[in-house]
Amino acid sequence: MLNFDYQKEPLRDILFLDVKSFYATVECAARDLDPLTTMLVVMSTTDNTGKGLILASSPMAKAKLGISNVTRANHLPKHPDLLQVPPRMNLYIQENKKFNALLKEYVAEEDHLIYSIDESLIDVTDSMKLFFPDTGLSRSEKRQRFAQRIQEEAKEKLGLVLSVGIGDNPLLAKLALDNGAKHSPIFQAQWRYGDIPETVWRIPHMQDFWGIGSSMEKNFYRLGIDSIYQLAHTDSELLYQRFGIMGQQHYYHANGIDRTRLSEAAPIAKEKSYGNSQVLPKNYTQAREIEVVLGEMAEQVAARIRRHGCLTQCVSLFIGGAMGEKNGFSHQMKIPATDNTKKLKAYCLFLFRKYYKGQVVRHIGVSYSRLLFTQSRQLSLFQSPEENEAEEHLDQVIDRIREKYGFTAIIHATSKLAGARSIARSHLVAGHNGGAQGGLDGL
DNA sequence: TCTGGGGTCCTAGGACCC
DNA sequence: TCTGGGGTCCTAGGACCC
Repeated sequence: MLNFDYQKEPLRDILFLDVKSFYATVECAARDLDPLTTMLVVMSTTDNTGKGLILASSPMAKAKLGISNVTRANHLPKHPDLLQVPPRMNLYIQENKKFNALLKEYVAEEDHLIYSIDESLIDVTDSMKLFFPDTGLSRSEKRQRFAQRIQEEAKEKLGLVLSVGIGDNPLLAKLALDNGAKHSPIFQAQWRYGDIPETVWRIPHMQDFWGIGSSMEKNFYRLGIDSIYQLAHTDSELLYQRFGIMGQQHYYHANGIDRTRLSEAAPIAKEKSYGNSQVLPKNYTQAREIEVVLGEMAEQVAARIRRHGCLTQCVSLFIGGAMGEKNGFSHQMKIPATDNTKKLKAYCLFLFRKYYKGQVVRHIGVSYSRLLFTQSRQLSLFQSPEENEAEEHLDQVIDRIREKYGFTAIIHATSKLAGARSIARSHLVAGHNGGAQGGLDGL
């Protein structure tokens, strides 16, 4: 039984594209290996745990050895032909730019949304008329041809294999991608409003549905809901009472409803926050040691916001305790807009000293939000303009030297202290090895 | 089984104002 | 003086995604 009149829902031609085994494919291409027949895994081994995490595996490694992206390095099957390579995040960022440039040949800027480093979605409703003028093909066939054309071009020009979810709206395209295209022989699946009973409602596990994780799955079980079909047929008022607007959202999604218009979706918003976090290689018990790491992180994130040309007005600190302990905390404070390292470091330390109660620490995070993307600075009332300029100048000089010669070109004496982390982490991009392409620490 | 890292969004509850 | 009531802003924490 249908709950909605789908005739009244927006009908767009959406393609949700995913680069298959992106990192692994790039690594194969860089070695002149066939990404479809080579067994290769990209393994991140930061020194935190010494164990490493599989970030990506080639299709053959998945098929023959059963490796998935949640496999831990210590459970990696041994096989003489299995290549293990470290990540090169900077290289992947370059390849991602090429991929998105290719998509721009097919759609206008506003009809393209970058979803992640290996996923993009495009609204081809308008450009389909251009690329596939009236040829007697049905709308569904045109979409498939369109998707195929992009798949072929990506393969030919960039050596990338794409999975494409096709849908009447972005949600259906995403669900088709995750639950259909990735397992299809041609790496395509199309889900339309009329297919919802046979597709959306038959997704076998609730967690395979976009937006439902383990926690919501349990919540739904408790209400006796154990399938997307049931969710779609639960009283939306009840869901609203129990779970607020998220509950209602799940109800709409379970019915395949998504009224997002890509070109009207928020003007590709700038980042709302920049942050770094790390699990420490061991438990830290000395406040002094923790403060050294915290200072380093405060500084690195400060350099990041400067590189992006913005000021922060809110500093957040996260402290996670040792495993099994629930004594971590997170606190934030509003501050006058700044990108000044010395000040930001002081705010972070202030937060830490205010709330730290001597517990064992294993996880630290620093993030700056309420960003102001502007060139103009607000001068502090309590600091002379000259003093301010001098510090700013120093920060810029340090940033430039680091961009040119790497993070370790200039370091604080404290970074040589026991427990310091910045030297070990200087080559990381999004927490993983950046490779040889330069040492910027963020995306 | 056991700590990856970088993000976003939502909610409840408290503070404060009129 | 005796718990109004509406509104806004802020914070901590949870949940989810790639």
